[in-house]
Amino acid sequence: MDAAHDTQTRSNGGLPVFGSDTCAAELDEMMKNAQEASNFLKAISHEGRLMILCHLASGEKSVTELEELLSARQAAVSQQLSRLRLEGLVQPRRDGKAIYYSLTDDRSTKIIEVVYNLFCGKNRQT
Amino acid sequence: MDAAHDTQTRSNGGLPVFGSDTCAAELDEMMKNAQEASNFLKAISHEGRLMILCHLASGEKSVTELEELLSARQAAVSQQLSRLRLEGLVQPRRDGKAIYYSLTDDRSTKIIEVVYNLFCGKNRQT
DNA sequence: GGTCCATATTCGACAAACGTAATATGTTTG
DNA sequence: CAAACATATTACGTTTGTCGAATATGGACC
Repeated sequence: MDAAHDTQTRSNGGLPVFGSDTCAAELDEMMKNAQEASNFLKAISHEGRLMILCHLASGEKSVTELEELLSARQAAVSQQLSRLRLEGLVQPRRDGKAIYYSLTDDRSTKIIEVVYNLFCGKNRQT
Repeated sequence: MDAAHDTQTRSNGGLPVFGSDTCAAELDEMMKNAQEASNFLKAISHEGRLMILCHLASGEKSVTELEELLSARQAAVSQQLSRLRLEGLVQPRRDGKAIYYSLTDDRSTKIIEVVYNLFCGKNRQT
């Protein structure tokens, strides 16, 4: 591993370090990553979708159940699920007439976990 | 602590558990949290702002430096910084003509860390 | 096959986010 | 104080996101 081009950090809590040696190619790579990441974040930065993910974190739910939990209309919930499906964050499973959704992506689980700790935990971190 | 109404989890990686006992008041609380969280996520789910935060993670930067790092126009960068400032995620410090920005919030640091690991780490988690 | 129920999709209206250009504020220097 | 520089703000046109209403699909039951 080339230390001179190691944007990974050491002893910094996992955060990146961009020193003066950060070159154009690295910035380019970074932009690609940022785009991917921001798409992902956009997908989850919506009150309804966030609540859906949070509810799914405790197990699969049918669309109707989600409608009730969110006090939202059928179309809206279905649309948000559609979006989450396209992003690959949730997964449908048919059982009779109902369709049950569950989390697919480790990413969503991880982020939800962090967001939950930051905004919903009883031992809220400063 | 009332176990019957404990939405906090045990042995689940810190994720919430909403059982059948989840009542209206809890859902209400959850909605408030979701709104706060989604505001925060919206603030960081923008390619430019994400890159700004990521760059600031390695130390304070002037606006001009950020313009160059992002290959973006002055006004755009300033606007995004303004947004981040309003959300309380970054902090300005004047030094002569230049203004240097740095991260203020633990939240942004924490999330950036996670996002970085998910999307930019060499040892990208699946 | 027809009807009911659960879910998905499409479409149109409306609001919010974004970028650019122009302008304003504030600081240094001569 | 004037000029130059760094940053902030405003105004405006364009795009994108979101919701509601209406419609479509698809399984279950008679």
